[in-house]
Amino acid sequence: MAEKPEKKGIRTREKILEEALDRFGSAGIDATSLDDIARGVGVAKQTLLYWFASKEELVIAVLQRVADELFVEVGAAVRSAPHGFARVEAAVSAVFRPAVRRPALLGLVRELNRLSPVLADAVVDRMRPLVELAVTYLEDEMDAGRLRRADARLVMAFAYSTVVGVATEPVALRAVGWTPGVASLRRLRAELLGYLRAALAP
Amino acid sequence: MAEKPEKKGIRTREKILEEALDRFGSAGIDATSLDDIARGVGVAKQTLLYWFASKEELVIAVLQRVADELFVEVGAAVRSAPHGFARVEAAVSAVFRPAVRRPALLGLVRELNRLSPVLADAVVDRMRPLVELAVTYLEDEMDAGRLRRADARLVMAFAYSTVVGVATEPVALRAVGWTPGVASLRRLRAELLGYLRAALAP
DNA sequence: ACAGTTCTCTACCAATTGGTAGAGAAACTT
DNA sequence: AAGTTTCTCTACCAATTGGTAGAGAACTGT
Repeated sequence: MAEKPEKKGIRTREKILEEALDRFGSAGIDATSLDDIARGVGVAKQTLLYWFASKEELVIAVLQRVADELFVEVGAAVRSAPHGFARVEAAVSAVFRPAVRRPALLGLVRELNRLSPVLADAVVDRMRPLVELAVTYLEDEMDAGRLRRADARLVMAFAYSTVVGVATEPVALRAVGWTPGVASLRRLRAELLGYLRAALAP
Repeated sequence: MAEKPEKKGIRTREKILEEALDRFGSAGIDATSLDDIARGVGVAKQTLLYWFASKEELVIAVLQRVADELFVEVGAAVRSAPHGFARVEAAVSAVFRPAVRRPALLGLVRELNRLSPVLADAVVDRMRPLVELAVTYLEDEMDAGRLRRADARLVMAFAYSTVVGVATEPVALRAVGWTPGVASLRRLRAELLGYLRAALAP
């Protein structure tokens, strides 16, 4: 926070990015107009178009930020944890954190499927190294006998779907008696880890 | 109710519903215009507005159809299967079937979170009896010792998130090396059932 | 053959969308 | 102080949105 007095407008740019992330992630990209974002920031629409030449460019900037943020956060957590199941635990927790702190972030990940293939590929490619790191790690652990042998990619697909699904679908999950909230998510994380442990215990 | 006689145009209405389901489910409701649907059906937009007084009414009709279809299909599968884990298997397979046959159907379920609360509640309430049926069944099985004790609602939340997530997020899952297709889904179903069995075996 | 529904169309409309043009203020050089 | 660059604004615009009005087929029972 205590940064040097940036060239004033850079903060406007920042606020636009934040607002856009929240709206894109919760309402969807197509359903969010530039006017909506501008109104949210408290600025004229044309100010957005000064900082980002088009809506698509704004979308790209937001996606880049999301990808970077997830990459750094999850990457650090995975790398810093000890071996064995504890590391799996760290990775899952690292994905849960943004889900709790900022649901829109994972909501935006879901928007990937509606993006133009070019954009989606760019984001996916940016995340791939992290995934590959996790996959080789899991496989090494399996080879070492610390985890039960299984399809590492499938395990990750399961875990990803569960976390993102639970974080972004409060309405549908109400049908099974789910009440959104930090406490519920914490409990869910514990249970998910329990299941993963059962599935991966050697 | 003053139901309409089954005249010629009823098939137009049907085609509109089908087309709308596909588009709403894959591109999203907000991102699908009435013109898009009309063009897809090969009819003028105003023909849609003859059959459905407004876009919202069309959305309601499509949602109703999805809820009914899932309710009937999954309900029949669950009721007809034998006791024990086989029944869990039947339920999961019953949700996988539409995922394979018609991805848009589950994609539409995801749209629930962006609907007006009134609409979303209506759909959720319609599905709730089925969920309650499944929950009491699971709990009875746990009581009888045929399944390991666990939070039945949480189990369902997991299973739901996984199936819907995998069915509706081909792009994001490409990051973990997932290739969409019937074969992949079949394999995934087998693995998911494996994990569930590990988690629920007594 | 007739009138009455049932069904689909062409022609519009107001509101909203992403985007352009360019003026005016503020901040930073020199 | 003067001139540039950076930033935000008001005023428009063409295209698309969901929706209305009403004419004209096409099928219905009599």
